Amino acid sequence: MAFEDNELLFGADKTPRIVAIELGETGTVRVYRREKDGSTTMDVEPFHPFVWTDGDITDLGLENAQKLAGDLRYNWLVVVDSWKELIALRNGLKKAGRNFFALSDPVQHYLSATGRTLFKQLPFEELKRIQLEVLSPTGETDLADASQNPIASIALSDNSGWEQLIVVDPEDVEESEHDALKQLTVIIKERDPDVIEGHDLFRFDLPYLVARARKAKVKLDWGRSGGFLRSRPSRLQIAEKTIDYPKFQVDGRHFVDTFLLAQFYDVGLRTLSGFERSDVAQHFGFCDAAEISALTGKALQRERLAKSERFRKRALCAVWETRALADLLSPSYFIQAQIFPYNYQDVIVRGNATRINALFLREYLRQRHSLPEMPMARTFEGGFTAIYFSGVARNVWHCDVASLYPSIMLQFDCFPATDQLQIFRHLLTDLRSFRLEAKGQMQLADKKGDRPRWHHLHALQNTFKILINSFYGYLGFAQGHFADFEAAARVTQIGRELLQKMIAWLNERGAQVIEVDTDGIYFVPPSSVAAGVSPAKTDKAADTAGSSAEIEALRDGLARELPPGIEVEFDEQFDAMFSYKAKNYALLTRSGDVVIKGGALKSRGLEKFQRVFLEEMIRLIMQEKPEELGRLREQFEKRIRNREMPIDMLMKTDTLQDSLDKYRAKIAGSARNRAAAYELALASGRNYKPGDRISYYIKATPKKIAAYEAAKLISEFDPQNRDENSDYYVAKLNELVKKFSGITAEATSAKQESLAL
DNA sequence: ACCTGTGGCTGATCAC
DNA sequence: GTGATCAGCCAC
Repeated sequence: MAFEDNELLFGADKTPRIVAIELGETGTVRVYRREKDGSTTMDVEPFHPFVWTDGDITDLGLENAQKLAGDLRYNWLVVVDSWKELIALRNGLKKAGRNFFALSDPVQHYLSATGRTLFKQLPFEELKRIQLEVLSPTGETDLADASQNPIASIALSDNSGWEQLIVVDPEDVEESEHDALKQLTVIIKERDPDVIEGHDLFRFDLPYLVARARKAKVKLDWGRSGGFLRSRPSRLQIAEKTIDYPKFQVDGRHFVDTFLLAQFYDVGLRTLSGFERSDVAQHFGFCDAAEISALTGKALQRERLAKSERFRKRALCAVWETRALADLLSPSYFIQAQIFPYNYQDVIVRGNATRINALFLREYLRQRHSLPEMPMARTFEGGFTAIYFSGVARNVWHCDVASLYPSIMLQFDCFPATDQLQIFRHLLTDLRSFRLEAKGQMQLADKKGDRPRWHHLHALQNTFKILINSFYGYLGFAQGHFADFEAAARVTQIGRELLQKMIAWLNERGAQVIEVDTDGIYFVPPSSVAAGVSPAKTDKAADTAGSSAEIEALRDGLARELPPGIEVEFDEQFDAMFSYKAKNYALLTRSGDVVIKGGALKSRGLEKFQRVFLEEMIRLIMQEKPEELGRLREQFEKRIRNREMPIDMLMKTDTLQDSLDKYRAKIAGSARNRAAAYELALASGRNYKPGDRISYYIKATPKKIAAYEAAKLISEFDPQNRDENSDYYVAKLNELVKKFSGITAEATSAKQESLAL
């Protein structure tokens, strides 16, 4: 059976190759489909939006109200014949003081009611994607500044390899810009893309185009059936960051912003240095013409006036990068659009738990089953974390419970109490077996050398993985109709008990447990400990890889302690572990690599010189070379004092969380302290937005003053006349050394002891 | 209008 | 100085 046959996941309607849905004439939607020959056809289909309501609503005299199965709170469904009627009905119910619930997005209504989804049986390559970048005369990327000026050029490309550059003539700006905007709209209508991609499309290119089009009195009717570009303020939560942006929409097409894709990509990896096009392109190694890509300001203007090839390259390089980035980061969302009843562009911005909720709603609707009221949110305890030993340990093993929370939920029936249709259990079970199957099929594809198939399966299994891991989060999701905080609390409690049982068992066997976090344990195995070696000491005889027999004995012993369905994996062994504090440690792998975990050891909140110093220091300690530590410190101090340290090693980069207005308000109400990044942003007079990053360093001042007063933007640093506060940075270095002096001393004495032996 | 969860560490600032 | 608080970031 193909994955796509699973109706809980992919919806009950198999209509293939839908590329877009848009609201049509009253009571209809237009459904656009991609034919095999690449053409696009459109069908007009009936549209019946709906509202869930509670209790008896017969007194309101509503037609098409039907009683739903089950006894949950929202047990009536009222179906109407158009979007207008839905809005009227919602207003009516609100006025009558009735309790109801309605989806706010017409596309979600249509997809949920029909069981259809986008892109079924459509290869990603057959989606028509156009890339766009609007360039201001100076390469300015701040909207407020840029939109004062006429557009310099519009670069376009698509996934078939076509590209075009529209250049506004600097000699005749007014007419030329007008023509450029018209030409852009003509191109979009002719090439008829499903998707319009751009880097910072929402915050820069689209609002810039709209602002200029308004001035030039050009219509941006980019909709598939002629609708206009619309926007409204929206907000997006990405990890701990909240990004405000104007959300643009146009009927029948999808906007994809690779800036947002990069943000999501970085949540798990945190490897990007920044999110501007140049940072991202550099990270992925896209454009060799980095210096062309960075061409801005007056130089850029000059190149344009000269109608040079360099200008052309600079402009087109941008869209190539966007395309490459979207090629890389969007397939996973493409697959998700086949699953969830959302528009492609919305699948990207919706959170995992929200998407899972949409699956519940679609299935409960299909079965005409009543919906529960949202539960009252409450907090609950999370995973078990502990550190039993800090210092340097040798021959360290790691074991963890394979997908702890999903296993617990299935094994101990931790499901939403209100889920009368048992969707949660079924979805989770199916997703797990699908993922296994997809991984199996990946191996087959690999053997056959079928790369496209392999890539598709990889994206598919990864999507399944993310979904599986989101189910536990859904239990504690305050906006989930089927959230269940008691169930969530049960899951974590069972998890904590399992881990504690494992720890006790390992200790009883003579192992030395070092650090535990939620589902995994680092420990020194009994053989090393039994050989009379304390974790901090070295013994070459014991310092060997654990034998497979030893691992098996441990695994089998632990397995007997644990309930069925809970499987322990002994996945890795390390030459050494630098254990500092809970969730903060470093590992020396068998192949000599150093892996660092935890904010105290590698946070972006630390200046780069601190991170580099820490890594070097930890490496020396783990490699049993503590005698080299003093030299390392002196080397760093010398470089700072002699002003040889590159400024990017000393600078700090902070992300603005609040808007500048909000910051000002908080300071005025003493709701927060002043911070360097915000003070610099305010002083610059530039229009900084939440999510923007500010890089700064501390300059030398006659008197000791607060850091936020002594901070200076990195862009104002003059390498010919360096003014960084060397004392400040040396003091930071010394604090760092002091902080770890305990562990360092221990490592030194351990080495001397082992030498004495 | 938007939103998966809890646990933990650190630096900067401020009130005491 | 010391502790409390906040913001930011990280682990899982």
